[in-house]
Amino acid sequence: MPMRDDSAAVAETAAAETGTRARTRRAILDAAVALLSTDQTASLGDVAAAAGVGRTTVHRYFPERSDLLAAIGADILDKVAAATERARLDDGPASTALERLCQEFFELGDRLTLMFDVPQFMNWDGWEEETAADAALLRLVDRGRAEGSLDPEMSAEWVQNVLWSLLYSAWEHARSHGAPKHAALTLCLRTLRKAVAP
Amino acid sequence: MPMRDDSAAVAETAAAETGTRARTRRAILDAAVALLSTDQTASLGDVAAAAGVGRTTVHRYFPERSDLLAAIGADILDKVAAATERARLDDGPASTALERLCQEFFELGDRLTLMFDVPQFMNWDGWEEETAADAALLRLVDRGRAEGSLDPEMSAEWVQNVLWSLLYSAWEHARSHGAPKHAALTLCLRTLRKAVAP
DNA sequence: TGCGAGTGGAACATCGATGTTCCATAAGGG
DNA sequence: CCCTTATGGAACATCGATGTTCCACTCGCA
Repeated sequence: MPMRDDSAAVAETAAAETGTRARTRRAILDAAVALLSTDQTASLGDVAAAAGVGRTTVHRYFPERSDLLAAIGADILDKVAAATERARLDDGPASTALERLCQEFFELGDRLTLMFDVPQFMNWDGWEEETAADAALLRLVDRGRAEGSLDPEMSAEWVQNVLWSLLYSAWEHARSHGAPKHAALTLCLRTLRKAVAP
Repeated sequence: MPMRDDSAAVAETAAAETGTRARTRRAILDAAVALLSTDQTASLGDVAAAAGVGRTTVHRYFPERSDLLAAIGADILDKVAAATERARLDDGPASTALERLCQEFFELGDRLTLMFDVPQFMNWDGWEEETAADAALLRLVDRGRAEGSLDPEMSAEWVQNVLWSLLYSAWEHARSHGAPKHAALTLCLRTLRKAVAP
């Protein structure tokens, strides 16, 4: 007899759920990210197995597949927001701040490639609405163009696209060419720096 | 109605199909590319409808879904090879040749995004084996690094990754931001040029 | 330690995609 | 013009993923 997670609904965003529930939820979420980033067609049964829980339990937390994907999406948005804050986009030259952001985003790891690889995410509703993180990045680029530390020919949207693409490339480079992650990040940063320089 | 396609198709299977068969086959292939590039989960029924043929006919040409995907993959490889030849990678400065290649690849259009978006293709066997086009690109980059027209810090594989990523970004930029294709290409070329410059 | 929340697994119903067969019909080339 | 070839559509079988229900079990917390 499920308590109809009113508590969970409330706690969903910030508050801490019951220790057990929160832990299970995270386990499923993390396993799903790890698994889906290597095999986008993985079934819920696979996710359950990877998370070390029963398929029934997965359905208990995420009634439908779309619920799971939405939760992953929300989780990613959270982490993107956190990374953006850590990058302190308003401090120092815009070009330097952009590199800090790139480094922070790089740490998102699997979640990064997931956004590109899983069809569901490319067309997701969640990206539509301009997030605070998006706005901050666009502001940063505009500032950089005004300052003269970023290429004035490139729109903020284009810089954003390039940033994400290079991050994807870096992870792909590490994954398929077996390059160490730090080397991939270095290449990524170097390429980005030159690409957006005036 | 490019002559090139017919000769390529002939060369492909070494068996000249009748005009009707070849035309139907191309219709299915092209419709599949166009459809799958916008909806990776499209069913064979959808593909058939988009191609203006019956579902039965699709199965007649491609018994299994995987056969269709393999055919698309082979078709893409053909077009990549053709584009690479047209770019004359051995002529002139390496950086210029790379830009020519970028322009040629840009013309691949939907097929470009398909390779990234459709899971099946990212892990496909077909990419594994080093194609002549791959080899030519790698040679080009090495030449450029030796000449001093390309960044010596960047491996040929990385440049290749960046090239494809920027192309994907350009198409995505055109698609979602409604930018005209020529503008997207210009941005792409500018970004690539700066990124790989020494 | 005992109660209840949380869990696992089996069994079942459903659904859409896939693949196959068959036949009537349209199309196209000789 | 006729006959081969190609096609469309209906009907059917199959399969895997999904979602649901039920019950026994266990683990954590009071």
